[in-house]
Amino acid sequence: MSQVYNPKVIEKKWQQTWDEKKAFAATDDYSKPKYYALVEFPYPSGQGLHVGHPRPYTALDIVARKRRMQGYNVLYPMGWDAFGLPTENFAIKNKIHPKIVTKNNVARFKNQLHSLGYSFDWDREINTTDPNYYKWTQWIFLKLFKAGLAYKTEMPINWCTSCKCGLANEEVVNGVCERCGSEVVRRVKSQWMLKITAYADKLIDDLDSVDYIERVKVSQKNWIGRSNGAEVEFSLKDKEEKLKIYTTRPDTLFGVTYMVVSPEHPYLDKFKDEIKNYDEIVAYREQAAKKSDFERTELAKEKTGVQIDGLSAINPVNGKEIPIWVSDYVLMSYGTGAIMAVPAHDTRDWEFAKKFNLPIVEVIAGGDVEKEAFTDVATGTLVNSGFLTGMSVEEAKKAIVEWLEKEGLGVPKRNFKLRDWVFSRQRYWGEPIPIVKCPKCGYVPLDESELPLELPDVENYEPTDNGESPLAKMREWVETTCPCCGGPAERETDTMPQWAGSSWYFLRYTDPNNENELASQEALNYWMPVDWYNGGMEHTTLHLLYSRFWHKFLYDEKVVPCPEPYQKRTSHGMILGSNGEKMSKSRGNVVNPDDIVNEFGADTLRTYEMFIGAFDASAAWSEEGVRGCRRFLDRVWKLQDMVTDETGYSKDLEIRMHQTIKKVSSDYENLKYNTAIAAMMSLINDFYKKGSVTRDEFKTLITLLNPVAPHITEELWEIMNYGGMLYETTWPEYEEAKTVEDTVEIGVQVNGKVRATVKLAKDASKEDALAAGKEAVKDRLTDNIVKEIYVPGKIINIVCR
RNA sequence: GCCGCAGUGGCGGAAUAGGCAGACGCCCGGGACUUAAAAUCCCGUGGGUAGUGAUACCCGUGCCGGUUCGACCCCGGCCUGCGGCACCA
Repeated sequence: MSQVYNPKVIEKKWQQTWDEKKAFAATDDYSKPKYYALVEFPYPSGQGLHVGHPRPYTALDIVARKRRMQGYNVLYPMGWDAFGLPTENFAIKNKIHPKIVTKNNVARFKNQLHSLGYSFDWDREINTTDPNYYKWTQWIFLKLFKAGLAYKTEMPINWCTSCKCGLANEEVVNGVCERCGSEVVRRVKSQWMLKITAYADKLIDDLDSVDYIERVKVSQKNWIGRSNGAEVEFSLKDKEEKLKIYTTRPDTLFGVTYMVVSPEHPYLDKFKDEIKNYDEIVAYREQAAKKSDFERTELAKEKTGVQIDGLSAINPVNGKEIPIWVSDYVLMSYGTGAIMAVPAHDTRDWEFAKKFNLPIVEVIAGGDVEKEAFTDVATGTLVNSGFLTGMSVEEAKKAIVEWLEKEGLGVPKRNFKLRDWVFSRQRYWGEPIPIVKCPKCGYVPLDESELPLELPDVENYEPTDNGESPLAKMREWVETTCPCCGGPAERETDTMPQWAGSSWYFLRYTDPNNENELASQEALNYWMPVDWYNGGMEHTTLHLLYSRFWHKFLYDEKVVPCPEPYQKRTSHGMILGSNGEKMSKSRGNVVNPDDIVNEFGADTLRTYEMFIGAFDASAAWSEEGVRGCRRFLDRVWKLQDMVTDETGYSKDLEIRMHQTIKKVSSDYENLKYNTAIAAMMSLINDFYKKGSVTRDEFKTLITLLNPVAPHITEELWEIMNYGGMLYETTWPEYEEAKTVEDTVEIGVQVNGKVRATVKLAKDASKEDALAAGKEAVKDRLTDNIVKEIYVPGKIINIVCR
């Protein structure tokens, strides 16, 4: 009789064994086929591991373990994205150095991950706050600077009033700070920027070459927001200057009845003297500037604006004079900060025209432009449009752009919603930016030999209200000499955002201890790209986009061998509290993974999180569900007493075995962990029904289950004396021919309704099948049989009147 | 408003080149074991009507219509929920 299943003991035992043997270390044998599986490295927060973490980690652990059994050299690494605000805030509050806080948090996280039995290669552990790591983050920054992709500029940025820190556009959600939820205001500051817009086209186009789930591709495309249109110059009446606009609808040029410039448009000051109502316009501009981003989007419903008295434009296609307005619905930061307004065919222009009684001229037939703007580009035909009249929208676009180019009035142009990346943070706990500001030479990069530029120890990490980094107070660190002229100069005191370290970390795993390069060419050539990367949807427009940008830059610099970092990207759903709401302390629905491991075991937690539902859908926690998975493992454990001396698969279960191997193998590849586990549950139900299981059947079962529940299966492997270690065995094979029964039971329908079932040979002829089918339902058939359908292996349908 | 995803038992969810809807798990009910309970094992479990009963029939995948021998699946029109974007010209 077997011992009782005690996960506490066996899980610790196998974790130690794996460690001692370095069971999951990737080798440097570059002749073997490789597989690089990656999950997003966590931010080691003070709260410890959340039950959300194990979901993606377990999923790719399953893939990694399976790949090893299939003979691949697998790299499945883990590390720490450890720079960041919560650590800094905690440090300030408790007067502990962020370094110490990070160290403690990492130790706790590592223990927790360890207790879950992941097959990470801990020899390659990295930490973004380690100077040996951020040396290379700084090195990449210098490359970007030298390539002209990092620049400093004075601009209005998103300023979080609580974090006292600038934010990237991507970090502002609904007008508030993504991290702390506080109000975000505009503040003009001198900022380091990264020119991600230089890669906008590639970031969209190259999505065609990778295997990302569709949702991710769509979100990235929307965020980058590419549009094709034209820039057109309108003459100003009695002036030399032209007013340049951007439009995606040059075909509607004949319908322009007015123009609008943004409140920040430079012409307002330039023509100050000629504008008769300048005071009114200045007042409007001030009012617009006062609105925060939040207000500007919240109060977007009602259009406001002021007509510029003393300035008007000429429509280039028909010579008509048209008024120019100022309104905050036109943004200075997109296009040229000025638009041509076509109220008949643009919803915003239509609202504006209605409000201020401006004329609406229909140029595309198909709607009722008095009732609403007609914006359907697929069906309309041009009217009232001179030489464009009668054309479709598409034809007209082509024709008008050709004409504009010929006349020198306009050019085709593409625009993006994507903005450059605000890269400065006015905080302490981040990578120092390796730049010196010299009064003579301007911004001067440090020499590579000076890297890493280490964070100095400061007394006080408190951010300041004036928007300066805490580093600014460290005079002995700030004051330095210019690498260029040798004169006195000051270091940059802003630090990099958290996204810096995570933008290239997957490269470092390939060669984590290299002191001379970010990673060797051989290691990068062999391991890159990442074969499968899983991470949260919330990183689609942040980390995922940023890291693709850096990677593309490094590819152009010939540092990395491939243009895209990740071959495949999947995303997991969130784990919610048992009440279906997001887990949070205030809702009191938080589940601590440690408690689950203590009470049920790591294998149960792993199994449950994979069984909880479709991998990409969010799912609510259920304690009863956890128990069900523990019960399943208990049943697997107890099977050891039913194992017979027989080898091979028993006759009655042979087909079930082959079917299960096939299903589990393919489900693990297709994010269908829940049905893979269901198939194994089903199989052991069959074993129980029979009351016995052969040695080889049991061996196959625990091998299939091993990636999900590695400890219990390894223990059973040892108990059963199968020889060697389970994790070193090979993945079970199946024979396609043996996955189908010789006889199949199929439904017999009469007029589309199932009335009986019959057993048939799998390759039964139509005649035999129909004869058997008719016999089974003979009482229901009439004499008038209209149609007989037989789909082998699927269905028989007899249609009669 | 635009884009994307989804809607199936009491619950989590299976099943789509169109072919026996509800796999697997949870909950619940019954039985075995036990002095008893827990645990475990076995059986049942979409709803309804009829029958002592094996069983029979009807209804069932958000709603309305269509295509088809046959629709959770395809098409048209709605409703609801979730996620993303949101004055980007």
